[in-house]
Amino acid sequence: MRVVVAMSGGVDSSVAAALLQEQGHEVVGISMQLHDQTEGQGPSFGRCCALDDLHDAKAVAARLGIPHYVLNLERSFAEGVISPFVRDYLEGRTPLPCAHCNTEVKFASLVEKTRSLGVEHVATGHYARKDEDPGSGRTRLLRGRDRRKDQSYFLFGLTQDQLRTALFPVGGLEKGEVRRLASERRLPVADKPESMEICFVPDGDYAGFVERQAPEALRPGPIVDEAGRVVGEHRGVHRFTVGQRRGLGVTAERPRYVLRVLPEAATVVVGDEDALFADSLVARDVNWLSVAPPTGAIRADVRIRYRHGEAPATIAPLGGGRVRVTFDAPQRAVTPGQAAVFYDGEVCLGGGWIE
RNA sequence: UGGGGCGUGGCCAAGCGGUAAGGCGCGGGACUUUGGAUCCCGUAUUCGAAGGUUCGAAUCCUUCCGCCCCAG
Repeated sequence: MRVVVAMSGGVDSSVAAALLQEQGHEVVGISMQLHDQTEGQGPSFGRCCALDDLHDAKAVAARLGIPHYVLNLERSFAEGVISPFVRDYLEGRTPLPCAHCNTEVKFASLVEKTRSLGVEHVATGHYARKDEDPGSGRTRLLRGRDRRKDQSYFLFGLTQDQLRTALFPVGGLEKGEVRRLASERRLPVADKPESMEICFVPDGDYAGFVERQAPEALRPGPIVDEAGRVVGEHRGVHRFTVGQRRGLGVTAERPRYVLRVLPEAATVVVGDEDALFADSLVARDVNWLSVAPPTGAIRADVRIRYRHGEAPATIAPLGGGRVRVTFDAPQRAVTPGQAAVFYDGEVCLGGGWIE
């Protein structure tokens, strides 16, 4: 069958393309032009959507002898990823751009734009797997076999339809195997480093990025303790995230951590680490992906950030697409804007956005 | 030249006779398809200066230097 592979220029999607080709599929490589990183300031050096990566993807495609196209999805990326990113920071949340990118860009716009090619499946280099629930007939999202690299967290927002279209050729492999397969096949990206940081903020200065996009972010305000005493000042709430310790410029006997960000009052509340622990949270816009929406409370393991060993909890529907997640043991730094993703063993049930 | 307080690493700061906490910041490392997140490691042979007491002082005494506050 005919398969499109979203090629980022990294090892994972490159190996994905190679494996599909070896399985006898008709593979078309597509790279997404997502963001003009130059912003009129010369060449860029970002990771997942920079020119270098486009060249790498093209080189891999040439090596494999598959066609390769570049699709301009800048508008979709700007609307689906960058604007929510900026808005989240302005409104005191901490964004999770990779999750939006997957749902809005990779599995929405890309699928739509390639439909005319008569494509049945879109493959990516994600460390995730899927299967079919024999009972319900639903396609289920599963963790990647390599627990250390599992990326199902970023995919919780897919629709059934998108998941059915998706292929994850490296999801059943360990990272080391992927590297080995890449070098065996002499793929030019075999030794390319892991991607880090936000792809559209290659210099890591995400605060500066927000300020360029939304100058109103530069709104100074007080840093206060839990009793309301002013203990410092800041240049804008977008520079803070719950649990943050560094960069506060506040001196105290013990380290101070950001407990809350109050955008209306332009106020950042800090306190002891103990105060960071919460035993429940509310998530909105919940997407039940692998199972039908439950009618009553269920038990699940919940992840509240990408690098979080999930915690056992009870999930109770609140109506209106919201749920309350109550942990068996309090969790550190529950952060609005991040995703709460629910697991039952290997199955990623779905997830929602922390309020 | 009446009274009181204070001078500890770049900054904030504990210690008040037993051989320099902690925080901020900074540097390095680990981790990583979100987050100035988290996690490690490092960061004053020395406590404003000089003498003295003591087995031993940043801690006690003396003098000097420099700040600050209340009075005049």
